[in-house]
Amino acid sequence: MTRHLITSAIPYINGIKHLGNLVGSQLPADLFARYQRARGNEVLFLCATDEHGTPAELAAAKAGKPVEDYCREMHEVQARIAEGFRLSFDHFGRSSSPQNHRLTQHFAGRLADAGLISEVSEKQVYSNADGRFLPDRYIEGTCPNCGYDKARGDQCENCTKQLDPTDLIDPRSAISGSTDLEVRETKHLFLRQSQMRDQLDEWINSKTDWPVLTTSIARKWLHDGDGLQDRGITRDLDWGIPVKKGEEDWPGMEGKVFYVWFDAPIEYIACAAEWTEATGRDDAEWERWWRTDKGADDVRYTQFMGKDNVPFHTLSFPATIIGSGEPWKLVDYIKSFNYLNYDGGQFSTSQGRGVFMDQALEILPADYWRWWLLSNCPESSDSEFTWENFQSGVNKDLADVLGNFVSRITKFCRSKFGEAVPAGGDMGAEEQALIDELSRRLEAYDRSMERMEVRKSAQELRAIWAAGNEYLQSVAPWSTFKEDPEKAAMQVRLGLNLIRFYAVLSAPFIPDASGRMLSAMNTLDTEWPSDVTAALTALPAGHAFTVPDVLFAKITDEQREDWQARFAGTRD
RNA sequence: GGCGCGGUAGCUCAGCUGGUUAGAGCGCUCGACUCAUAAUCGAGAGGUCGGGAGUUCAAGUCUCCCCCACGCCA
Repeated sequence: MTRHLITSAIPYINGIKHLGNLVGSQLPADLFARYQRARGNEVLFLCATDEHGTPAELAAAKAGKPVEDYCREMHEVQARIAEGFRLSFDHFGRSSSPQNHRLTQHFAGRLADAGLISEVSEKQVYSNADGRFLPDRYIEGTCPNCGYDKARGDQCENCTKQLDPTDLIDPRSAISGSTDLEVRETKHLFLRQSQMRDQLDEWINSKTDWPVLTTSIARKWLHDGDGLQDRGITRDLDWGIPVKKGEEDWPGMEGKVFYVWFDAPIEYIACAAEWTEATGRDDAEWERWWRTDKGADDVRYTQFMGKDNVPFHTLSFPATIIGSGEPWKLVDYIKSFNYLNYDGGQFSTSQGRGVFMDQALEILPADYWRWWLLSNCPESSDSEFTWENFQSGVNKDLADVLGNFVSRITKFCRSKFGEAVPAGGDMGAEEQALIDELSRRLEAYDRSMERMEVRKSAQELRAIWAAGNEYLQSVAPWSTFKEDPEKAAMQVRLGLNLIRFYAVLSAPFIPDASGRMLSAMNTLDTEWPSDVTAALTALPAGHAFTVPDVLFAKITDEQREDWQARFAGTRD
């Protein structure tokens, strides 16, 4: 038995995520977690909300709430939606947890002791009216290059020129509009990643089986320009984890917090500690997942994320882990994804473009989304969501191929033999041919799932469903029944067993439908098949079942057009 | 501008270290079946693999140049 530690990139607290975010990390991570559990392996699947930083503060202010309250509420909202999508996290934590405070401060202390933290004085813009330092992008002004009057302090969106906040003409706060700004000297901590460049480079080079997307992004950051740069890990904010050196104060750092990118990945570890606390387990329980000196040496750790998160996971977080000099578990495999586009453009949280997770669940059950998103996930390149493709994919695969299979065989059995698995007849050459094909395909399916080849897995699963229809079509029990009812009984018996077989194999993709198939077949036997012949005789003659309701109603053209129009604009 | 990732059938996409007539699903055409959610099954049409040059006995698959789309730029 293998032990799988699985984490999905943690979604930012600021609002509800869209389908592009979902398919880029949480959903494939869930697929893998469910598969590994189904195979009987021990799994700890963690995710959390990423709660610190200026955007959270501003969103809270906009909502008229204290930031703590805002984050607590939004965490609940995201947790509920995750349940709606059947994301099977063992724990859905919060980067603002006390556990993360302690761990983040601990890591900072260790890194400082190892000489990997430097203190740097820099000049930053302070807004007297807002009573805070302003991140570059929250300063607006006129672009010295093109004259655009809403240029941001980091870049002019109009002429794309890179800017320094001090370059702006008539700078003002993007938060309050105040022009009462001044440049102040402030001191910050930097993680000296550059010191660890060779070590990280060597580590990345050893990962020959990682997706090229992952390694190419990492290499770019390692070698581009002057190579890996040190990064600031503190900010002048109120909301965040106070800067401390372990449990001690950090002279000169009073009133500052760690920068969100530093504490967010540490939450992967803290989340495990939250999990033990929430479930009444000992600390040793989470340490055996994270400390190689305390039992985690046989853990296989896999991370899932969109490509925008790759630099933090391939470089910054490993630098934190390695730099601590402590035996923390390092990631074994990083599965990264490209972007899912929406109808010719990008999904966009800030512009409210696309379909958001809550809206998706309002119009259709989770399985529809899970299936389409996973079978079309942006694995090797960006991929595209269009309502036409979604409709035809879901209708064809789920309603016609799988749902109709369940329907045709159960209804036929009911009308000819009643609602119990019929007895009589023996399998012959055609059955053996089906079993041979299913055995081959099952092997291919397992291999793809093991390798996290998501689209390929979906393709194979679909072919497994289709094989049932091919079999029925060729043996035609409705004809056989007329001359040889015993033989028809055998064919139907096999067909009914295929439903259970499909339910088990499909569960990682479509857990709800899988559950309904199992309950219709009146069985709790969800053992992952190794021998197909045995798996297809699990339901014996005489075993009662019920004809289920339509598993997947089709998406009508009217619905599609309605949704197309409804989601054409932007969300408020 | 630099860098990254792509440009393969009408659509969405596969094609590992170069090697027989370039693949899948959808869509389309024709046929079969009638148990089933007007579902299923079979057959077929459809691509000079963005353009050009080169390496090679052999290139979608390697090299160079160009064009196009997208993304990132601490």
